[in-house]
Amino acid sequence: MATTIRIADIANYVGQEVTLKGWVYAKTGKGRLHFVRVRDGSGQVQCVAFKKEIDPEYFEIVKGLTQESSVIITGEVRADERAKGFPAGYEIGLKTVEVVQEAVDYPITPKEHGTEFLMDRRHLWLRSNQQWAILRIRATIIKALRDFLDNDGFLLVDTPIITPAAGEETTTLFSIDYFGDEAYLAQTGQLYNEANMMAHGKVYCFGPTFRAEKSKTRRHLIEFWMLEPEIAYCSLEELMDVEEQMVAYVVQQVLEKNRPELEAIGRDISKLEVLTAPFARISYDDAVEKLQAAYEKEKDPEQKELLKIEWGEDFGSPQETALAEMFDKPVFVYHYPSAVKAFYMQPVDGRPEVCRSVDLLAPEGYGEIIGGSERIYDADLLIQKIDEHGFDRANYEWYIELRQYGTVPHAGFGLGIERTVAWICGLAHIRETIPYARLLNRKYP
RNA sequence: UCCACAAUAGCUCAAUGGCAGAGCAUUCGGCUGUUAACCGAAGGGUUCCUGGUUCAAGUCCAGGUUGUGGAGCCA
Repeated sequence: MATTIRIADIANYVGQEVTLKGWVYAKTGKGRLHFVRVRDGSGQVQCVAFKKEIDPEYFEIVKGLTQESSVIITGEVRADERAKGFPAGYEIGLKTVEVVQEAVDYPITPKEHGTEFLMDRRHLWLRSNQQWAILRIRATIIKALRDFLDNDGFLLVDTPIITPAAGEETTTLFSIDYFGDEAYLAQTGQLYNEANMMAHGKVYCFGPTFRAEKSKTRRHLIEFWMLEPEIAYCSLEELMDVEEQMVAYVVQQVLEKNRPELEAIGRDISKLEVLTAPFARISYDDAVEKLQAAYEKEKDPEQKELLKIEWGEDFGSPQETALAEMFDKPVFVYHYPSAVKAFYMQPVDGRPEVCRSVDLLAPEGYGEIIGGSERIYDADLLIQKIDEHGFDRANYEWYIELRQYGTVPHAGFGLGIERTVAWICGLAHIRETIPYARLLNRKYP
């Protein structure tokens, strides 16, 4: 049997006879000529069968091939401009075919389907071109994020998923029975990151987080993956430097490695090519002024109402979108009101009503992809904030103790992987950015 | 939790209160450059559920279920 190749490497085998092991993606026939598009996970190639050129037994098998049947094919690789494929420009002149298993009535046809139908069959939908391309881009994004941090002296330190107490507010936690005790699924690794940072200087964690928010929007998942760096002796301004360089690096890596995938999902690549550092930085105060100016200019009463904002309120989705639309790159908004942010954020010197926090808002309506801040490093101030929020001080003893043994100013942020993937891919909904989305009304398959 | 909209063939959708329809998919036949092929034929229905109005309900009314989009909350 000829050498088994990956379709991704097909360019190296022009003129040679090869073996392909994969699945039938689609088939069209025209009498004595049949085209079978075969995918093998690494790519997709069309195999051409002419009746007079191959064994009649194999021609009959080709005629009866069904979508998603698993097949082993041998044939000669040819360069041909007419062949679309992935990579494009190559085809295989089919010589033999073996059906490993015949798939009958594969439900996802190359036609339109509704969201519910596809999500119920997510385990199969993953094979479709667009979904395949999105998950490849997701993998590039995750690798680029980790490469960037690893190359910049960060250490990956894992944080627990089962936790004894809330990271932030308790209303959005999933509780589990821990041998008779109550425990929670982590909604952030940040508090542990701060301890790990004291040991390693610059750390990050990367893993799933869980939020029992009853959110039903295009940018929320119940289970999502978050990358959380934490840096000792770091100011808010230095934190923004890291964020913008990291995001710019990720976009550049996707452009370098996944251009065909971006084309396959129809992404407007010009919108990504402009995304180089630095990004604009505006204060919450300025952002509110910009939104209020936009409010005055808006004519549509419905849109106008959505833009309405008073100083002190957090931004909703419409406001984030409107703000981001004022820039063609992501934009930093810093110094949010302390009242709308987490208890551990450092107040601004001389202006305790605002804090040393920063969100990075993505363009094109994708909203907040990063939230970060300087953390309170004074033990007494931290205790005061824990009390003010009505949290049980006993749950935070170890966290307070970090401030008693060599405390330092420090800062960190959390980047939502799926929102980043949705933005870079230009997707209408976050559910396609993760293999098996956990949504308000869905935990199957 | 709130607001809006929707549910009809395997899928995507039509159908003025009056015979349940189309395209695709499937099966069969034809076709040597297709890639959402094309041409011809066939099979395929608990119109989401419960109740009501009416001579007559897929269509109107009430309640429910499920889904979609949005808000709030957040990454």
